[in-house]
Amino acid sequence: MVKKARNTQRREESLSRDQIIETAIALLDSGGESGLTFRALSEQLATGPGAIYGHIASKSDLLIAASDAIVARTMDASVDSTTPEATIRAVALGMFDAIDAHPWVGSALTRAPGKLPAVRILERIGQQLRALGVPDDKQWVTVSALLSYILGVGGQNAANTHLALEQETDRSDFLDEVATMWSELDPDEYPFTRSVAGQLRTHDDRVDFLVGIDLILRGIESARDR
Amino acid sequence: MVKKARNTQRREESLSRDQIIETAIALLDSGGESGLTFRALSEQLATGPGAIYGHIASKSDLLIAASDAIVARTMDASVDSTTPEATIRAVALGMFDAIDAHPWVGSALTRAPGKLPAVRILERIGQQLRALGVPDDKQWVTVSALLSYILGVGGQNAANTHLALEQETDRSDFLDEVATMWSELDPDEYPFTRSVAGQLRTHDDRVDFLVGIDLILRGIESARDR
DNA sequence: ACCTGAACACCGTTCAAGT
DNA sequence: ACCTGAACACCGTTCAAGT
Repeated sequence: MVKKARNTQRREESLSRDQIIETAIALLDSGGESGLTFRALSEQLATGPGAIYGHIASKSDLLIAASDAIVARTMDASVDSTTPEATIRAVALGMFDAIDAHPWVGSALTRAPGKLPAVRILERIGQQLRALGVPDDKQWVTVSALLSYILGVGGQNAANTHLALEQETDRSDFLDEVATMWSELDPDEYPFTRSVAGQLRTHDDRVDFLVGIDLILRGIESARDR
Repeated sequence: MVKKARNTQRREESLSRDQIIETAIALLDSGGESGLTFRALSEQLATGPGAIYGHIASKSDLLIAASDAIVARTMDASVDSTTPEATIRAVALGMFDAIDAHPWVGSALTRAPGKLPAVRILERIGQQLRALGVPDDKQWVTVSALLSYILGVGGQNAANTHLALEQETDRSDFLDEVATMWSELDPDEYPFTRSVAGQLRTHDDRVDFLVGIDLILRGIESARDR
């Protein structure tokens, strides 16, 4: 007698790597980095924690694979603009928004340099630098600088939303607290930080991020024209 | 009868916060981020794991305090140069070298934006931007960009040495492996990454880092002159 | 061949009991 | 008042036993 499908508690399809990754993304999105455990994951997948190791080597492997899925989608979604500069800006903004939507990607990316997710970004930006006329021997340093900046901002954004989530406040309330802390620093030791606390309170992360990208692009341009 | 000092297993001085932090730094330096546990720490300090909570709120608090000690020393060690640009370069290089010597600082800093260690760097660089004549309303975005870049590079360097340590290879051997992996990527999908793999093999992290700083500084200059 | 889930070797953190 | 260290509530990972 053939066993009827969909009438047992057990999965009728065998476990797939993709299925594991998608479930991991859902857990990360809803519970942050600490929301992903092999126990929670295997429960969602209606299996035991050991079963996952048939498809994934380790937790860090899983985190990289999950990040890669997000980055791949983000790169696919961003189409080329009219100029190389505009394309770089669009790609960078795409990553900013992706990390905003999935903060865990920010910290995962920083911990896996040279791995596939970072390489996808590197490739995309590098091709635009070629189009911009950056000489061959300067291409590595140049992508490297742009990528470091993007990952740096991403990492900090991830940390900010993580810290905000931890103390159960809104992200902007959290930045407000930081600004208040800064304005209470010793005036002799921290004059600059105090003076800039107000700008921290009113700033727009996304706009500031783009200004930084533009600063680097302008530097590239002026280095080339020299 | 007065108890003689230094003849018992037990600490004769009471536990101090500084002592805990210094011991934590030693553990982090020798064993990486996973080398710091409350059990190892309390063993070094000849006490129980619970005793530490009298002086430190949590592990992340300890990590921030340890980073702060390193950053404070680094900022104190770097003296002002003749020009603001040169000073910024010196401060940035100082942080690069500090993270090279204590890789865990790289990841800890990224996870604690707005906290004291990051603020020390922000303040130092900010003062130089003022001296450079960056207008008040642009000062926040500008430090923010420089800091993000520095933390971004730091985080990646931390990750690289961590990954190298994990597979027990030399750091340069590890980068060599990455370069090999890159040169084996699909030529149609990753032409840029493949072409740049060679530069990854021969590059100097420290030099590349400075080039990135200069790119941003040049961008600042050209934005101001516009 | 693949899944299952108890078991192992850890964690950070707490707290009653001691001094 | 401060330390002690067993106990709690978790982790990631392994592996003998099952199907």
